[in-house]
Amino acid sequence: MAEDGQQGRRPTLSDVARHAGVGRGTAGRALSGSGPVSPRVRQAVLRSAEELGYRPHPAARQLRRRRADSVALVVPETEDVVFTDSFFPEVLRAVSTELATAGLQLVLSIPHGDAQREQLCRFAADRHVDGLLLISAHARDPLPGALLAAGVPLVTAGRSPLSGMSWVDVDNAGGARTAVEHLLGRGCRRVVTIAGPQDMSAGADRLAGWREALLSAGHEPVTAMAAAGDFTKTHGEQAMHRLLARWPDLDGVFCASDLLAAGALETLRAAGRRVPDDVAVVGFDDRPLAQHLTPPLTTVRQPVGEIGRQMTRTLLGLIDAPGPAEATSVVLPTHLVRRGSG
Amino acid sequence: MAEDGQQGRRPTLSDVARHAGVGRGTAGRALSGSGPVSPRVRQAVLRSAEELGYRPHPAARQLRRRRADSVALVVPETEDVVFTDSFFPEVLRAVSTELATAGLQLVLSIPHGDAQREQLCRFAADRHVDGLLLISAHARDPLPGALLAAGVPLVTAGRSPLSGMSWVDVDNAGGARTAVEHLLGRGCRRVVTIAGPQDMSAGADRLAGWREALLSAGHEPVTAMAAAGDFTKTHGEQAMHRLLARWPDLDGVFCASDLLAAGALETLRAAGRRVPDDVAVVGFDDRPLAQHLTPPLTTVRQPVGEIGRQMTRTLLGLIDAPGPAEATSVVLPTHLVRRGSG
DNA sequence: CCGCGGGGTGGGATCGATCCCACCACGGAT
DNA sequence: ATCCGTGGTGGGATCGATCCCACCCCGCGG
Repeated sequence: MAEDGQQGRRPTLSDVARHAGVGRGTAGRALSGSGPVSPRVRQAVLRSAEELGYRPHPAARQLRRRRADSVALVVPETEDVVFTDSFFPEVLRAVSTELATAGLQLVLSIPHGDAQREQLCRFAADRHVDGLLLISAHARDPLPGALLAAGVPLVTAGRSPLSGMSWVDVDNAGGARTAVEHLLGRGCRRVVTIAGPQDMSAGADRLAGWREALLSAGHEPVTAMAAAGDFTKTHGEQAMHRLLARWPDLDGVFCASDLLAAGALETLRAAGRRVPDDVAVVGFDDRPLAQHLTPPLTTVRQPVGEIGRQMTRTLLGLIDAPGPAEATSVVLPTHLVRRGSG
Repeated sequence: MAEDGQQGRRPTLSDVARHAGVGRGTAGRALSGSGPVSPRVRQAVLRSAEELGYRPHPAARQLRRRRADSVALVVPETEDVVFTDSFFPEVLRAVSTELATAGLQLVLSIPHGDAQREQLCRFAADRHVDGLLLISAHARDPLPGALLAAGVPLVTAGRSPLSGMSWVDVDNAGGARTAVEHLLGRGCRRVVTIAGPQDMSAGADRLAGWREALLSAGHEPVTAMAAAGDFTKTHGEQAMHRLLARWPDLDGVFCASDLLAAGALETLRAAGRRVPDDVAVVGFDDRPLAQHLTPPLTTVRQPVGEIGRQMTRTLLGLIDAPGPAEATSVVLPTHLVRRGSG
């Protein structure tokens, strides 16, 4: 058997070098472009690599370069929200596209419990991924801080109070203001809100935007509107019930999510209020659900795919930065989608 | 500076060995349990590893063992369905959990275009992942065949006609039969169907189940029911429209997906048919959407999380199998969820 | 008393790409 | 003619874990 062509084995850099009649070092330089190589030799090496179908072995490269060529997308299992709407798949798709064009692998991590969270931190600290994308909306979650402390490039979805943290968020307050201004513009006199959880920045910012819009229009915000709830439909139903009991004259509702709005619509229907004639309703998110409600929901759309894209670009920037890069933050615009409900 | 304790560097196996006063080989054997080690020495090594916080370097291990300790979940970008419903996140969550307990990483791949598909095949053939989980519903998709040919352990979601392919599917035909029997049982005399795409096994099987149930109950299936459509709401609306025009006396509709049912409900409402009094409607999937429709949708639920779990277990079985393992297939049960529509 | 087997051990070789240094040849400058 | 510098080149060393072989010691049987 010939000593040169060992079949059934992936071609290695040495194989390429031998086939091209040059040394390993030269072949490596030609392929990576990291040093001087004469044009003739470069061509020969590139052709040999092509012929043999050479592809560098990731593990070997990682071992030597101390670079993983991969990024982890981290989604704590406690983020139920993320799993029940279309937010996550859309972000994922955008992240995947961006990473693929940069030639990086996407590792998905859904840590369960403290043990796995710690494991993840060590994994990150040991640089087995080049960076992290983190989806964690709850303010109390210790994970963002822990990962930040690990010193790995890190970007979160949603603004973070932690100093040194890079993040990408949508303009929740601005979107809420737009929604309320829209309701006022169509003639509503008493605009209430069904707020989301206040330990998530999205929930808090949407509530703040509602209040600001009312104040600057000269209205007095109604204060008690079930702020402690979550983003679910059930909470929307119950909150709407309480609101109707307390302010029977309400004629506009800004809901901090589409699911809340779905619940509100149901309660309004049960109460015999016509939407949008008696009460106008605006939601937030523009999930697929919104267009299937009766009537179709007017809502504030957030550019979900763009969140993923911007997060990835920001992270790649941090990774490529030579020294300890400074934190970046991006705020993406939202806009109102008018349908039948308000 | 002491030559032993180099700070700021991850501890390596050599460090552990030195710290325990033994050779590298012994330390390795003690930690992996792959050879004879005296109990005393084993204890010393384990304690040293613990003290130093030793964790083996994945890249080095991969390089040597020719094992990636990771599995890829592949979702062709053409699978729009997957991204617009809650199917994907739920599968993902289950897969992640199963893999984590087995100590494997999850790599997510969403190949765009032919170039990336080929790249993925090479990636798999070169064994840079230990196995693949594939979500690809379209019969014409060449990717399953290509990956199967790569000789890597592979499991698909949904049954596959390819010989040698392992898969996990739900009982689509059985679920459809149950739905139709339910409609007949509540008194429907003319049960039509809005079928899904026939180039997906799920679409074809649900149609087949509908036909079987009608035949075995002595009814004659209505043949032309817009079989060429997709799973979308728009198609549901249009198909329902055509069905009403052709069979004005229809009193039961089996829809091959919840989205189709959403469209059907809208058309029925517009046509002045009451649901479920005039026409009973049953969907398939039991997405979150189903309970927010008016009326809430009676539908066939599929155990989505279980699909992910079974796929992962099957794959791990294939990976651990010594030789070329034979193909496995799993069919999971479905069941009817009764709500307001039928 | 010597040889032999096996539990236990240490360290060389290996995986494949990359870093780095030594070296060679050639053109221009002194 | 001699010397230097630079574009080009080859291959040793390295990353860290694992495989494998040689070796050492002990107890036992011949």
